Amino acid sequence: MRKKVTLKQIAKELDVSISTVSKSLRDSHEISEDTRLKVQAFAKLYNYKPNNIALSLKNKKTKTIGIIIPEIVHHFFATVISGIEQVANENGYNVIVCLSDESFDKEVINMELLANGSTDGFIMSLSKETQQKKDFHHIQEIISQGMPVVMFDRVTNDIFCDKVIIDDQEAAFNAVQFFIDSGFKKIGLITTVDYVSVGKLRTDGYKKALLSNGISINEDLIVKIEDIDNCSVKIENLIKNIKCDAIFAVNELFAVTAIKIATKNNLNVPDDISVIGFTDGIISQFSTPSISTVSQNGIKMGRKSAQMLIDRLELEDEEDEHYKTELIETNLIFRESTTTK
Amino acid sequence: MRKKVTLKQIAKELDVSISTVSKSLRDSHEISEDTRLKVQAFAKLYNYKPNNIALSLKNKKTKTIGIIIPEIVHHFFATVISGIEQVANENGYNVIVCLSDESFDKEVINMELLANGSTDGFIMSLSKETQQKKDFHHIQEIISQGMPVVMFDRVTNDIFCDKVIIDDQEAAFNAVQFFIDSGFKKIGLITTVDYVSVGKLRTDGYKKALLSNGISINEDLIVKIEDIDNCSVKIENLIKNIKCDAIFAVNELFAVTAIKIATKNNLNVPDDISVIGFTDGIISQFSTPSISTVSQNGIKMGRKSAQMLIDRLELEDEEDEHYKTELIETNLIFRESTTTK
DNA sequence: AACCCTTGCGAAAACGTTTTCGTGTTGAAA
DNA sequence: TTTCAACACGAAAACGTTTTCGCAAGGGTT
Repeated sequence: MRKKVTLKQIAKELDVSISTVSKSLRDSHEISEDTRLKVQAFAKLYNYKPNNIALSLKNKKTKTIGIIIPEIVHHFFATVISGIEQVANENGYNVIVCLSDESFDKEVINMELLANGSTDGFIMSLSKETQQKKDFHHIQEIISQGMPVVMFDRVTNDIFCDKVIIDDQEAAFNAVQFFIDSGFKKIGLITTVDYVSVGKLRTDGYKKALLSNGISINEDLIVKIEDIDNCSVKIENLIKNIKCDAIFAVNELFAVTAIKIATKNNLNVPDDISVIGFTDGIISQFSTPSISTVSQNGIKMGRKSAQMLIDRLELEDEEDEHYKTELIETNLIFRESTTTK
Repeated sequence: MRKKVTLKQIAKELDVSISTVSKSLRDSHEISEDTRLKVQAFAKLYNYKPNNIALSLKNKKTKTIGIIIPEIVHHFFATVISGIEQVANENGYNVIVCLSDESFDKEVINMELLANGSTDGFIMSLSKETQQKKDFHHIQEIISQGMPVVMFDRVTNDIFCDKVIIDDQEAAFNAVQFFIDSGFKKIGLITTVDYVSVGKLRTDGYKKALLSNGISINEDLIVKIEDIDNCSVKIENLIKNIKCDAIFAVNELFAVTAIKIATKNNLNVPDDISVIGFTDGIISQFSTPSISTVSQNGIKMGRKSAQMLIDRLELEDEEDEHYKTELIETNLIFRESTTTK
């Protein structure tokens, strides 16, 4: 077992001081060419690499970004991580990933753990429970310690920091407007309970689109899902009894579920019912029929988030309290689940 | 901005030595109750938390696991990470994730970077390029430095270390045997090029099943896909011209693609062609028809990998060179894409 | 011969911990 | 009164770096 070699060992071996070794390896002009080359050759031979931990301690920088997300087995979050990792890599940063499992406590514990020196900053998306409790002390605490935080997708107005989001409301508006323009009259909405911030915004967009076209809101057409596992009754009711002719779903799981239920009831998608989902993930691409959807570019969101965090980290200066919220554009992708009437 | 407080600052503030503060906080009996309580109260007030980096340097342990995988936007890998994270968390470890993007160079660079003190060990799955080059020096190097490595799924016999895999060959065998038992005669295979280790093993399982039932191998029934983007011609040929009545695909992407092509050619799945895929991911669950598949439990693989790594880390002792390879059981999940004849 | 500047290198501090060892004070036993 | 143990605390080393500063030797100028 060839353990990693340290400056001290090299110094001892060559009978010089640690300082000399360090300076030689960093090409300092203080050191004679003779010594310099000798040290460098020796270091190369023994494959010397500086110890990251020691460097972190010295520099008070870890070159590590902490990512806190609700879950990772989720196409959207996976793409965001992928985007973050790209930019992090390009800038010599590593990413350390923690999952909150939608739990407030895990979110708090993980953040506090990482905040004690393990990371230079955070990129995060709030857990459902945190959004419900509206308790953001842990985040505020970390920011006030001078550690930059970037929030994406599931954000809150209660915290001042950089944010990266899509315009959920506008995206939903556009999807519903498309239905209206295509001549649909009874447009159903399958959404989440209100405390999920993006669900709420998308619901708002749906309503706004209807109202701005002079259509009044019919609460019967709005289904709020608490728990995906027993939602079929509500959705079946929307499709069979309320008989909507188009459905806007705020995520792809709701969309595919609606399609399955429609099919089971001998209704054809898109001929009898058109469906538009949200988030362009695996499901939308590969289900049959493939699902028209609002695409939110996770890679782009991740890249943007990472760039904002790194910019702030490398700014060095005193923090300029000028926080920005970046909007990532969305667009409607049309597939097999929609027709125009 | 309330910066984090250190032992030194507390010591100065209370006019005692750093040692006293440290000992007080660790409830040492060396310190009088008076001093101890005073220090503890002060520390609590200022929310003192030990600096992880300093601890890592001192203890030569980072309590961090490095994960190197080809990509993260991939349901299987995401589930594995999820499993790793669970066990890591239960044992007070963090995970740092690096993506190789299927590139040999990125795999090498990332590993070497993390190996310089950032992690205590690695859990990894080989990139395609690494498998193709059969160059594993970087991994051998790290192991010989005394850093434990656990490989999962895409492993190699050229490296001695702990491994977690499924019995790819047997799983494929079972799937094909099911087809045979059900009375299918022309069983097609859609697989990868041979250097992808799991693809090769699954292909072997397919052949073995046929041969052990006295059926000779018909190379026309075997389609090897190099690039998913232009594979349709080959698959269409298999379905239309060769007219197989069952297809075993070595991943779910191949399976869903086959189904799409069959449907396009007015063939019904499962009435005209039965399909079994590999990997129980989102696609298999949500496509229409839903896809029968060999399920490999990513969570379990991740958990097992993490447990093996942590066990080895906490063993402390001199390494016992007794490496194990754990098999994670698979099972066939029957959905809508299969019938019995 | 006295001075100064350059060259080449080492000592030491610093980052934030933990832990070993040493030391001064106190009280009790001899 | 002396001796010794127990008690309470501090100094310092160690982990692996980087960097500032100091210092000695050598060579050149007056």
